[in-house]
Amino acid sequence: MSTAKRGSAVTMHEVAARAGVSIKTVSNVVNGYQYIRPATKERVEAAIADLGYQVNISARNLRRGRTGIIGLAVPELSLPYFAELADSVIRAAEARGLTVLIEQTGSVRERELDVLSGQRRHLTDGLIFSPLELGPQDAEALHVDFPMVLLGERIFGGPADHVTMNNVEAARAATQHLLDLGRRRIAVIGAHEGETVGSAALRVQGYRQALEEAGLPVDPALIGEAGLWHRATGAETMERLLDSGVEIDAVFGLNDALALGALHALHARRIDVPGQIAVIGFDDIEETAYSSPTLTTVAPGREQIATTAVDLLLARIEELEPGKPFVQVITDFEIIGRESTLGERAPVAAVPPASQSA
Amino acid sequence: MSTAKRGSAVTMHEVAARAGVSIKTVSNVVNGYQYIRPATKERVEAAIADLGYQVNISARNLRRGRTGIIGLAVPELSLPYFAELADSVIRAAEARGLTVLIEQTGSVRERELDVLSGQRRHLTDGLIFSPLELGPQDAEALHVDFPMVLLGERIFGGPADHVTMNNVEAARAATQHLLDLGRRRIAVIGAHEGETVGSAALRVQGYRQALEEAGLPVDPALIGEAGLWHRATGAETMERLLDSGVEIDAVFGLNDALALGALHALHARRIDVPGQIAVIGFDDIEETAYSSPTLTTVAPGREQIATTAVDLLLARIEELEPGKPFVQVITDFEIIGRESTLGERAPVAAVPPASQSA
DNA sequence: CGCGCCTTCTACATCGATGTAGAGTGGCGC
DNA sequence: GCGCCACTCTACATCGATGTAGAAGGCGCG
Repeated sequence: MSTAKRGSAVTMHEVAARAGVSIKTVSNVVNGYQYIRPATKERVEAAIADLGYQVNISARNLRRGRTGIIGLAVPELSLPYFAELADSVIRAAEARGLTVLIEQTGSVRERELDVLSGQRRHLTDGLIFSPLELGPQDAEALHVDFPMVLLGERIFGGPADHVTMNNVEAARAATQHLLDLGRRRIAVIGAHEGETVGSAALRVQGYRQALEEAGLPVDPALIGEAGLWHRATGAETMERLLDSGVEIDAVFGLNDALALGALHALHARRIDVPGQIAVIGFDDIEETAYSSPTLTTVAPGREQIATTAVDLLLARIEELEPGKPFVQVITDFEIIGRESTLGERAPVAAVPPASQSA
Repeated sequence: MSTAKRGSAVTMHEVAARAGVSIKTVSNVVNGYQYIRPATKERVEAAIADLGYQVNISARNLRRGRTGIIGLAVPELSLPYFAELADSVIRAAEARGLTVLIEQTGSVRERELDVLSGQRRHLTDGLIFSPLELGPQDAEALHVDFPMVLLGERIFGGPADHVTMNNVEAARAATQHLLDLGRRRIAVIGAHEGETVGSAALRVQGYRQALEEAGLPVDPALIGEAGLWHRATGAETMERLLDSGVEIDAVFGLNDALALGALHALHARRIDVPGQIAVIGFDDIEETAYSSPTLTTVAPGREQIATTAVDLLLARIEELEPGKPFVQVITDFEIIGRESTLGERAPVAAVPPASQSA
């Protein structure tokens, strides 16, 4: 280590010249080729250290036809669920020697389509894509010629590997949790009227199933529409439901942001949670363990989703099994009971899940 | 559009063959070179569309020596502040034709150093780096030979452009806000004992200044240490302070996560906010507008930080002014008053109380 | 008419690495 | 002594684009 830090310059040629070998030998050393005399290897390594040489990734990419980068397309990082998902994907990718390039679609249909055809695909070896707007009608556009793994529940049987959770079942369990606590007038926040695909539709379906199994009617007045699943819309929808005068003793927010928004609206009106109204969310973002009250929610197995997606993508990239039919992986979920449904007796988390830092 | 979607194959050679021109002419068309006969241009463009040709970025990168990618190194995306910052940086970069590659350092010193020397630097044209562990003693390592912009307040006068806010002043204003409300026993959460650089030190310094200007003593018992600025540590520190029996009528969380954790702990103990204790945070993450109560905080001008950083980096990359001395940009801040200090009269994103059911 | 200039396009070298083919050495079995 | 294999290394072509130099044709100007 001495002449290092020269920036652009140093190439294999210079290393080769200094070590007195051919450039291919340098390449072989760098890539751990087996048949190299120890003495030669040492000389090359010394030259590399001396010159501060680093492989030029662009050149390697060109030659190898791979970049070692995978794309991750999500709506927005400012939505905690996607930020936490991105965190997990980055960790999983890193563990496998991959780098992640994030693209934000802003839940805009056109931008979601761009992702599928964009320039960027040449920068990456594959894509993990979580669409919010595209649906089965876009099957054609999804028929891309590069490795892709889809996340979420908007597209089933599509032309790609797919990782998702059992939304219907999870929503049923969430609703059942409220029913088990004796709640009977359970409102939903975040429904998308008329939609038949996507998280909203599936979760509402699970909600209906639970009610029906319990022999309870499904009251349309309890189903609150909310296009965007943000805190703000959750609060607005909660208020609309309250203003409507309909009787409510529990709320199922179809994601945590909506539920937290609802919590906010309830707090503003001095309505006791869970005394008067119990609230459950969906996603288990870190914030739910720290809201007041803490929020009961459905944990979708974020880590599992991330590692599974990266593994599937990597398998496609490496074509371990060419022509392997597309698979669909359903991940596990779990109900995390907290104060917003169980009251003060709920175990209040003192420490956040996962996320290890020193 | 017809034969498209072939994946790997199509190169300029094929386009050139189809259009009956040289490959350089195709390149010229793609790059908007001026002197091309309209008829030729059309033929080439038709061929490009026909074959679904897309430039191979790796090849272009190799030739041009630039990748169009900038790195963004942050501690963790699961920390809302950094997720929102990443969101802003991605948007700003996109507007300038750049792509962002995110690297998580997990606030681990070694990983922060890796970022400065790692392989990845060859993938990117420059780096926006927000260190949490490195400090002035690492000036040597920061002396990198690629364009870099530093964020945050750990390093001043370092060998790079630097974007930061006026932490001392902002913390002074936050403390003043509490003083203006008549609070006199203001606790701090998130101090780092013994540190003289970094957000913690600077914000505590601002806190001290405000107290001193008001002629109040600085009581060490009110200064709560918290290494990690997470919700969990905020809650723990709050509890420790409460248990200590020291008199407290306000809390200054050195970031929002700490303040939200404190809010959580106060709620658990049924302590009224702001009735008994007022709370102010720092960062203005989205969550603060929806917590219960909503959290007063200091908005650091995230968008401004992001766009400034990207602009500075781009200027370095393009070497518009070679040898230009490193600049330091101080961004604006603003106190956002909400319920946690102002009480119910604070403008809440809600609606006046109305009829309530069951 | 000759010269230079503008326009349009092409041929070729080049960016920095890796794959392929093969040269050269030495050891081993028969 | 011959053939074969294992080891070690090299020369060269190649990935797909872009920069350079210059050719070819047409036009204006003195």
